[in-house]
Amino acid sequence: MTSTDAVRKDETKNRNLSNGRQEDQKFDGKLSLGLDCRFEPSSISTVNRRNSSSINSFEELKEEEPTEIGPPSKLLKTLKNADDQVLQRQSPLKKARFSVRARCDTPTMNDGCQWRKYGQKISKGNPFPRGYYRCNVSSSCPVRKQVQRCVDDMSILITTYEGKHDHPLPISATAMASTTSDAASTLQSRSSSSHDEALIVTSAIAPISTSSTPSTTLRGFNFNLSQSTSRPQQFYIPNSSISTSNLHPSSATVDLTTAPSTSRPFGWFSSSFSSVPRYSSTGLNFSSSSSSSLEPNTLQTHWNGHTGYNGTLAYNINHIGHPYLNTTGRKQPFQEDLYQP
DNA sequence: CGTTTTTGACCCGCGC
DNA sequence: GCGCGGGTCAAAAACG
Repeated sequence: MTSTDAVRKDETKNRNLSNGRQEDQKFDGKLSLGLDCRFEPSSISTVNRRNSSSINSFEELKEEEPTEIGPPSKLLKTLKNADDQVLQRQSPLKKARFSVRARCDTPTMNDGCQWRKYGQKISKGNPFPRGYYRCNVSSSCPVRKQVQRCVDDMSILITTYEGKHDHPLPISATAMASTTSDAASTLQSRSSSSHDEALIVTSAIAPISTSSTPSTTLRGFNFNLSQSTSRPQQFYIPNSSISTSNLHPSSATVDLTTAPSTSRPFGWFSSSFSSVPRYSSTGLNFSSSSSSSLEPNTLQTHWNGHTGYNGTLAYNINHIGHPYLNTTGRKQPFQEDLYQP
C-alpha cells in the first residue's frame, strides 16, 4: 500500500507537470471564455423562492470545512507536491474558500481559468453530483473548485473556490476564482450586515463597452481581470449578496442569483454601464481579455485588498454565447438534462 | 494520438 | 472501533 501510494504521488506529480506545460502555453494566448451562465428572467422571478433555499445551500458549503486548518493527513500527503507548498504558504491557518452562486444552465461556470475535472461525487442530501475541478493554468496552482447545483433550485450553480492561484494571473481569472476568501471577507466587511445589501465594488473603470449586438439579448457578462488601471468607479450589484461566516471568515459566498426588479432585469447593470444595451437575459461570464480595446473596463476592487493580486478586476459585458462549451471548447453534456427528474 | 472526462475505488476525518 | 461521507486518485473511455 505505502509503496503504491508513493508511486501514485509520483505519477500524479508527473502528470501535473505535463499538464502545466500545456496550460502555460494556453496562457500566452488570449483567453476567451464562453460563459454560459444565463440569468433567465423567468428564473429571476423565482429568486425569492430561492433565497431561503439557496442560502441554506451555501451555508452548507461553508460549514463543510469551517475550520479547515490544513487537513493534517491531506496536507502531509500533498506536502510532497509543490502544490501544497504553495497551499501552505498561502493558507497557514486555513484554506481560503470562496463560493459563488449564480444561475447557470451549464455544468460549470466559465471563470477564465482552465479547470480540469478530477472527480465527481454525489453528496448526501443533494441529488446533483458535485464536480471537483483543479486549476489547470499552472502546474503548481493549488486552486480547486467544487461545482454543485443547488438542491432547491437546479438552475443555481454553486461554485466554491479554494486556494489562491500561484500563477501570474494575466488571465482573466476571475476575482472569485483567484482571490477567494480574503477578498470575500473584505467585501463583506464593507457590505457587512445585510444580505440584501448591494455588492459594492470600488473600481477603476472606463465606461463599459460591449461587442455584443445591441439588438440581441445579452446572454452573459464577463468578469475580466486586467492589470490596467483607470479612474475609480463603483459598481453596485444590487441584490447580490456576499456572506461570510463570522465564525469562518475564510469562506465567503457571493450570491449572484438574486435578481433585481422583475421589470428590469439587471437594470442596475445598465445603469452602471450606460453603454450597455438593454438585455433581458444574461449569462455570467468570467473571461479573460487582457488587452482589448473592447473592454477598457477595469475595476480595481477591494478584492485585491488581501490577496496579493494587485491586478484590477474588470467587469466586462460581452455577448458571449456558446452554451454547453466549457473552457476548452469541448462539448459538455447538458447535465441539467441528465439530472432532470 | 494526445488530452480530458468519467467513474469506481481508495483514503481520511469525523461522529456515534 | 466502526461506519459514513467527503475528497482524491487513476485506469479506462471518450473526444477532437
